[in-house]
Amino acid sequence: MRIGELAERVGTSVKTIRYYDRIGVLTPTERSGSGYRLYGEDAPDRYRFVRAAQAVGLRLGEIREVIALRDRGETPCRFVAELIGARAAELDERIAELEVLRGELRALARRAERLDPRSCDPRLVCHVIDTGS
Amino acid sequence: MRIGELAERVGTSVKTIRYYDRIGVLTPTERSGSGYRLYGEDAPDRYRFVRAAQAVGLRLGEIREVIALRDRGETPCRFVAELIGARAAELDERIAELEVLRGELRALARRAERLDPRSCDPRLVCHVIDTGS
DNA sequence: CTTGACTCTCCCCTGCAGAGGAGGGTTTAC
DNA sequence: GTAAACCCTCCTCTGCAGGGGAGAGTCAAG
Repeated sequence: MRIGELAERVGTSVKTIRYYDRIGVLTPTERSGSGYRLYGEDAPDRYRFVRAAQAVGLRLGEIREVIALRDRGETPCRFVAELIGARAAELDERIAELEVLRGELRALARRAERLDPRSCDPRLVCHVIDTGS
Repeated sequence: MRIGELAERVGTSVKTIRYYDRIGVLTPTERSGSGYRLYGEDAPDRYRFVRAAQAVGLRLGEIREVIALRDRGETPCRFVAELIGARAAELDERIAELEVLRGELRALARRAERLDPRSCDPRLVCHVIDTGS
């Protein structure tokens, strides 16, 4: 099938499919004589794999490596497991950071309610945000 | 003081201060005859305000609006409180999303341990990641 | 044989917060 | 008077995942 049909079948844009070809995560099976990208029947599944991998936080560059491994005949499972582990650890860190930030925002919101705008120091921008100085 | 001294006093780069001028969050008090940016004594505090506001998740575009409000003689406290509230709500959503994702990653990691690489379907890329099809 | 839909490559644009460097003018100290 | 340090504007680049459009070639139906 050609690029337009593939895009429509999986519900994405032609631009995206071309982009995936360019970065090597979804290359066409072959090219027609006039240069059109031609995709086999497995292309929708490949596309869905890319999307599913993105959905669990893998980046397209990593997905490309997984697919390259696979195309060299290796089973990328261990590599995928490593990527997922790394992403999970990053996620833990990120969530912890955001929770700290959320705590600070809550404190700030309470402070903003308590403070009287008229008590604002004209030399500072806004007393709600503490500059530490 | 000139830009280099300000940058050194607050511990940042000259590039950053120039950028803050360009986007309007930290404009110099005046310019010298030769075009040099000249900053008053309150510049370090203004800079620290910008950084503190960034630290609680405000974007420079929003900080600019806060400062513009302030420079028009208004007290931006209510506006700041709104921004902080909005940011807190976004944060709650984001954290919830990440926690869902973390749960999925955990499940995936367990699945990857259980699965035998040799059981991989050769037509698919990797059975660890479920494409839903 | 022509029209319209489809496709190609190539290049620029987005958001965010700057970093890096070119090519030139200014100030300060010796 | 000159060398070092400082400053200016302007331009491009970063990461990530594409979007928008120009200009040209291709394919199928009527």
